Amino acid sequence: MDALPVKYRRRAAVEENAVRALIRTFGVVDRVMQPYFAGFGISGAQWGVLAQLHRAESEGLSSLRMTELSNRLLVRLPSATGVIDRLVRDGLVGRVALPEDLRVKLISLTELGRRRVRDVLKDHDLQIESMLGGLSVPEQNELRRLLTQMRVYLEKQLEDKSSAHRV
Amino acid sequence: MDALPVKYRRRAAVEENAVRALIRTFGVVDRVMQPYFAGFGISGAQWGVLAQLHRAESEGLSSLRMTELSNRLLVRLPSATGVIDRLVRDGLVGRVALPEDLRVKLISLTELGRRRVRDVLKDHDLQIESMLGGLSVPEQNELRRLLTQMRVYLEKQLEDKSSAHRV
DNA sequence: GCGTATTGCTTAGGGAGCTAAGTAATTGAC
DNA sequence: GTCAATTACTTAGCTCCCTAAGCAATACGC
Repeated sequence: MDALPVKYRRRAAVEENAVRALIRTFGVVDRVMQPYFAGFGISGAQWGVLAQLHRAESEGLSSLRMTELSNRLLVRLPSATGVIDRLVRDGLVGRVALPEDLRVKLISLTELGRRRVRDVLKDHDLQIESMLGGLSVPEQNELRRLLTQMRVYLEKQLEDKSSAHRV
Repeated sequence: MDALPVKYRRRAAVEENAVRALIRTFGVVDRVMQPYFAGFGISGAQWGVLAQLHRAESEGLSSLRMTELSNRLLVRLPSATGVIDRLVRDGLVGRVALPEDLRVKLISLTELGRRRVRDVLKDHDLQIESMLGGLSVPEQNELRRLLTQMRVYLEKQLEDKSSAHRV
């Protein structure tokens, strides 16, 4: 096969940038995590909710309201509603109205949900470590640092853009 | 508020690992890319198809079959079918059966689709650069290297697991 | 107190990912 | 040549994400 014309070789090189690498690596991480959580009978999004409720309990909060949950999950309210619907259906969380303000719904772990969290946490650190096995510990730290730096920068960009709308 | 008990402080620190950082950063990247593509009247997934068809044309191929497309997009066939359905509906790509084998569907850019690709590419490098503005060029290279190294390792893991099933 | 505004959440509808099952078309065994 | 197996793709049905619109419940102005 002949070599590609220079302009295409250049484009192909340009396209393998850090953004593309990030998207592709996330895709693979997702393909590893999904079967892992499926082994516990939950999805990744459902684990997100259970983990946040568990963390809340650690902080002395027995429940979270929908808005708080969707903020912590970095997801819009309707998306949270859907995930919670399925968790309630499966008996892993409960949803009750706050008596003082019936608009507010409080989400909490059921005993079944609490057991499920324990089961996942038992293997969790090991799973994370095994996913990072391709990198040395200093490399893991460097990766985390660079990703966080990139995220903070992008979040600031998003914020500036949304405040520009309000002008 | 009192400081958290030591065991919870420790857990919180553990949870901010490279995997979590990757997932969170991807989420923000997605939130930036989506409105960007929306400005051109397409979704990120649709751009993926258009870009692959454009690249194919650069390589002298005027069309790609569904299996080839889904492989290049790292997506299953039914997902590709859905995206193509909407691109055909919007007139950006064409779908015709290969005469020698009517099971095979050939997907190609329409003239409208080709124009759309040109419009996006015109701004594309700039958009990528602006997303990476929080990192120096050496940092971008290091991030790309670490992500790729992690991805290759995970892909090997996935491969091993799926071949274990076949034993 | 009464009507309007705001708040908190859900519903409706659409895109994208998945698996499993279905449907043609082609290949291959005989 | 015929019939079964394989291949290429689509359909069905699920989760999860989004935005926009709807619906109660509460808060606020007067």
